[in-house]
Amino acid sequence: MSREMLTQTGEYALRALVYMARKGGNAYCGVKEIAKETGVPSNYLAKILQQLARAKVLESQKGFGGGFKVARPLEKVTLFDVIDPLERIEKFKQCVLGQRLCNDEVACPLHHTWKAVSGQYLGSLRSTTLQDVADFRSHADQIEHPLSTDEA
Amino acid sequence: MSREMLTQTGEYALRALVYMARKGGNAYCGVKEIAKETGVPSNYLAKILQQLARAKVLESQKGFGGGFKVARPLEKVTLFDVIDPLERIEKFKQCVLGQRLCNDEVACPLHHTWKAVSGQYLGSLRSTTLQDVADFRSHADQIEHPLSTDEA
DNA sequence: CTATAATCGGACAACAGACTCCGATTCGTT
DNA sequence: AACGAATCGGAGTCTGTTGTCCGATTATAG
Repeated sequence: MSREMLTQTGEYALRALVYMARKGGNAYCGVKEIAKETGVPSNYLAKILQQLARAKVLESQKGFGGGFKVARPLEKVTLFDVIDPLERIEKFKQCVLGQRLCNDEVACPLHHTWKAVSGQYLGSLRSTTLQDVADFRSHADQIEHPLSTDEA
Repeated sequence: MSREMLTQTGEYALRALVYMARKGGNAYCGVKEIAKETGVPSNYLAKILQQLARAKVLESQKGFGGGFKVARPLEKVTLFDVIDPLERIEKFKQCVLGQRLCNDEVACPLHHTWKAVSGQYLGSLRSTTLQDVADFRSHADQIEHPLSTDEA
């Protein structure tokens, strides 16, 4: 029951999809190529992408010139959509201290803190799309994303 | 390299320390008792508490009437202090997408989002003390902790 | 039709985290 | 001094995640 923000599998999925999104995404993209560019073990990546294809996030095409591509327009696919089929996100709803009764009315000592943290996390995942990621440019041209970036 | 907010081990540690804090914390407290009250496997809990004793968060006393107690005043021990010896918190500083270069100047597409989330998490851990937890009362008497608790 | 490029998917190996067992050690009580 | 209560700590088991291997399947090109 460990509360993972991101398993290895989820991280690999993000790396791959971010790569695909930034590449454009109209043509099918081979597993070998993605694996090479992202540093993810290629056989394992294949498994992950297959899962995402089953979850309708990707489309796959066998044979020559085949591979994977994003099934929907990039602005319609959030990071949550990518990670959700691969991990058990419900974990975040469970009480951190294992109390059977823990909600907004009857709360454990950490309920509110925990809810705020996981809420921000899940909120970010749900509000960030692959299009956002594809549009991103590294250096400080961040005119459209003036995030607070407060210190840890 | 999975980014865990809280491993099972960390959760057990929190449960145990919260129990001890809320109990008062002047006398030594036996592993069996804590295990029974928190539902943590007692042999495993012993291991965890030993680690925390080595990290000077707890003090242990062998023999009759022995057990564990918090080494410092409750308001001087944060949740971060409890979890830090048990998990690799540095994971949160690494780039989510595995880029070797990823900082405030040259960032990956998720750097700012990730930094905000992990910052809030670590900030909560560092600013919440065992005393806060001990003072907590379940129902809505939250005069001193009017957290926003925005929705996920 | 055949060769080739690619995913599909099952079986298995390696590893780490979670958990158990048990003997050694230490301390208080009698 | 001897007994019993309790932690200490090493070694081993179990299980799920990660990662590998390889044959089957499907599609395209020539």
